[in-house]
Amino acid sequence: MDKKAQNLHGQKMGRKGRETRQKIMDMTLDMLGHRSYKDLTVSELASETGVSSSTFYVYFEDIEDVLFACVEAAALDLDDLHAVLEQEWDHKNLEAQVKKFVEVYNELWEKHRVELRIRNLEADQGNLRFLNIRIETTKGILQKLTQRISLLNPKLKYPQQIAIVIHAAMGSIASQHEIGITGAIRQTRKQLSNGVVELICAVLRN
Amino acid sequence: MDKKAQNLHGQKMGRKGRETRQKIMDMTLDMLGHRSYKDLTVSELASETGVSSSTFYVYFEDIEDVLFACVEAAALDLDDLHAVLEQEWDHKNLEAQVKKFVEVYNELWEKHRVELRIRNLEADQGNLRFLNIRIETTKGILQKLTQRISLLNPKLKYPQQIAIVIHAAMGSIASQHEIGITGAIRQTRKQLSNGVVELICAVLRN
Amino acid sequence: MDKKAQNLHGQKMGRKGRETRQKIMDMTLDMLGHRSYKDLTVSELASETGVSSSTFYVYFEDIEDVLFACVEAAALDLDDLHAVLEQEWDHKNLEAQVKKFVEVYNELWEKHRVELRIRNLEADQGNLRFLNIRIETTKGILQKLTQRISLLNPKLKYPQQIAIVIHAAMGSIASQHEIGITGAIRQTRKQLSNGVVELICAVLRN
Amino acid sequence: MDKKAQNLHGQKMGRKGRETRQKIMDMTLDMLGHRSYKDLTVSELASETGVSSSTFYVYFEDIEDVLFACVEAAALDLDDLHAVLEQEWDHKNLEAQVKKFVEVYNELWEKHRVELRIRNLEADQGNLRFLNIRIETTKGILQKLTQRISLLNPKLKYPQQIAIVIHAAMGSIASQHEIGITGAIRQTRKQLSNGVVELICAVLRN
DNA sequence: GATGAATGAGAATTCATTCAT
DNA sequence: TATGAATGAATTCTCATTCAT
Repeated sequence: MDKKAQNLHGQKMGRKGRETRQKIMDMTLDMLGHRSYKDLTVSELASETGVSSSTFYVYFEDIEDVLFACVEAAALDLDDLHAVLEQEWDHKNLEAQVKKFVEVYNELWEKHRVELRIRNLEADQGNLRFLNIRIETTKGILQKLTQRISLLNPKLKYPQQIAIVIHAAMGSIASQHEIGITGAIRQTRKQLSNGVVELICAVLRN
Repeated sequence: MDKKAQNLHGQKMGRKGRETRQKIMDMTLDMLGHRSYKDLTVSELASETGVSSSTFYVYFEDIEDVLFACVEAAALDLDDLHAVLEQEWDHKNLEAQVKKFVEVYNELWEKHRVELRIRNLEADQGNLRFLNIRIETTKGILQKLTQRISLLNPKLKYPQQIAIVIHAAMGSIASQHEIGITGAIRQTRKQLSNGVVELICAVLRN
Repeated sequence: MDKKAQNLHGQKMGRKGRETRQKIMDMTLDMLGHRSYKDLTVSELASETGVSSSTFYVYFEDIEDVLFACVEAAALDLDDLHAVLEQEWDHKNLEAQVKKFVEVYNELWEKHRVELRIRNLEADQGNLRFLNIRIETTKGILQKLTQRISLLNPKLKYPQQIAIVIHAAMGSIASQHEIGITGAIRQTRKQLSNGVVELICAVLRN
Repeated sequence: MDKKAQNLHGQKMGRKGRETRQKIMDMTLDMLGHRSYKDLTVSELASETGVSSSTFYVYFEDIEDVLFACVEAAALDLDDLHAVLEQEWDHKNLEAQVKKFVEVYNELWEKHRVELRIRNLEADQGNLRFLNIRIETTKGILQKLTQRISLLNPKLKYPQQIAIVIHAAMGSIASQHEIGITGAIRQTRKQLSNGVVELICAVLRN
């Protein structure tokens, strides 16, 4: 809220200011779709956005700062995912429900691939801001997923860890540049999703 | 081999030259343990190694070049992992065997965390050299893992995809800076490994 | 007076305007107490004052302009000093009288240290506005001091130069950031004042 | 010595490097003769010196850093002044001896006006490096001057403080941009020196 | 085999300043 | 009377890179 209220020059932000700030964020995501993260420069970002680079510094401290703002914004968009996890899962419709879950998860990544990838990149390298926001965003998801797992298969010894592992797998697959060329044979994200679904169902039915 | 035989000035490398080259690679890995990858510079790397930055250019083209050399070196160290996957797995000793597999996998990452992380980072961003070496290194592992899965549980519809997914999950967990703070509760790598083992066993027994 | 009557936008200044202008001047002096002169910027000054930097330009042309306004204001505050110098000095009460003079001089600097230091700094570097105001302010003081010296010790060959030298010494000592660490042993301003008094008395009695 | 041995890139400096470093220092002093201190920029300084501004950063951290190097160099040049103060002063030849002292002092300032002015400017504003070097350089001078004063006029209650005051006066006069326009009447440095001499003699004879 | 020396190129950053509201 | 918004123009500063020794 504070962030939205003041720019870095200490001025209250009006409509125009908020728009410019948003335009810069949008262009950041746009550019990171095409080019490597470590080559993104303030000057280029500013000029692509159509503002001068001084204007950039009115709204952000540096590149990391915009990136974080983007990640923060994306982190708010989790409602759909929570919704699927809040529904009861049952053995009868299990496959459809798991499938739905994986689909929604993939859609989330489809929509926020850039932000989520950056978040993980930085977090994996120990950057605290990003580490923390990842924890915050993931916490609720993992709790609910753990609950689903425990309820359906109470025999499991490590439901929580399994939740984490499944979550990691889905994230890893969703984040890859060109999916499937991890291995020898090109796999579409769709095919891999089938694998994920089968894997989850297997562990829940066991 | 050619690469090892002469430096970029076209001189044959003697003992001293080989040592210097190796010192630079070692320091690269050392530094990437502490600091962010995108902040690594030739000047600093050289000065930490105790050579002048001109010396760096005697052995490497640029930063990416050392990184790749490190990744290449690490990629040779896969024998243990292949060994576990070449043994027969059977339902009777399944848990012990899977456990062994996960252990060896984790040890591999423990030993080459920096190199493997860099490899994935670059590959995920579409860097071809790194993408290719990942494919090369992963291919054999995945084939063998797929085989193990197919043999133990022939009912599975997507054994190959499941292999990829399991592999992805293990890599994702192994690569994290401080493991477990993905989620709400700090998990040790050991605890997560239990989850992985249980997950794999579940899918194989199903 | 004209200056006080209207701001740089040509508007007549009302109470509020005068207050804002004064607040900026006060903050200028305040900030120069802590930080180096050459690092003072319009943006920071404005933001510390709690106005936007555009507001600054309503009242002042640039940083030098505020500084000069401050120096001008301080220059009006010389009555006490003139008063001491207008009294007769006589050999009988000499020490007390000289002491009084030095005290009043120090008080003046205590009160306007920042302004007087800036004035000298700029004047010493050849800035005309500041050079002139220094001359204007100092002229009367020096004349009266010369007179006191000549009357008490008519044998002196260079009474005027001695007045200038004494004045310079007092200013130099008064202006120092932490007094006395010019030399080996920390001297309080009080101790140095004793030296000044003894020096002046000596030359007048000789 | 260390400073002379390595540049900021961590390279050992050879003849050529030392020369370049010195050229930059010389040009610094040269430029500060004409222009205001706070307008001196790295780019201009470098280009006047005939090197690129990157080269500047091979040898110095920033403008303050060169300035300090210059001040340090000047601080070594105190032998003449110490020499005059080490001679015995006696009442018979007092005026000639004091005159000699003042002359040598003025010559010192003539030779190192820029460095000494910068040193005082920064020290007066509380810059520690400069404050310290001023203390170091002044300490010995003040001790000797105090000694001279005490020996010649043992009746004085504050010989040390008087030494400090005299020193301050001489420095203040020597540093002024255009001498003498402190007061109403233009005074040459020569005339003011007469005043200083008369003042010192008076206090010593008293 | 190693490295002093120097730099081009470009990126980050800062600031004073304007203008419309 | 005050201020959001935006920017031009410098300047600082960093780095990879080259080359002669």
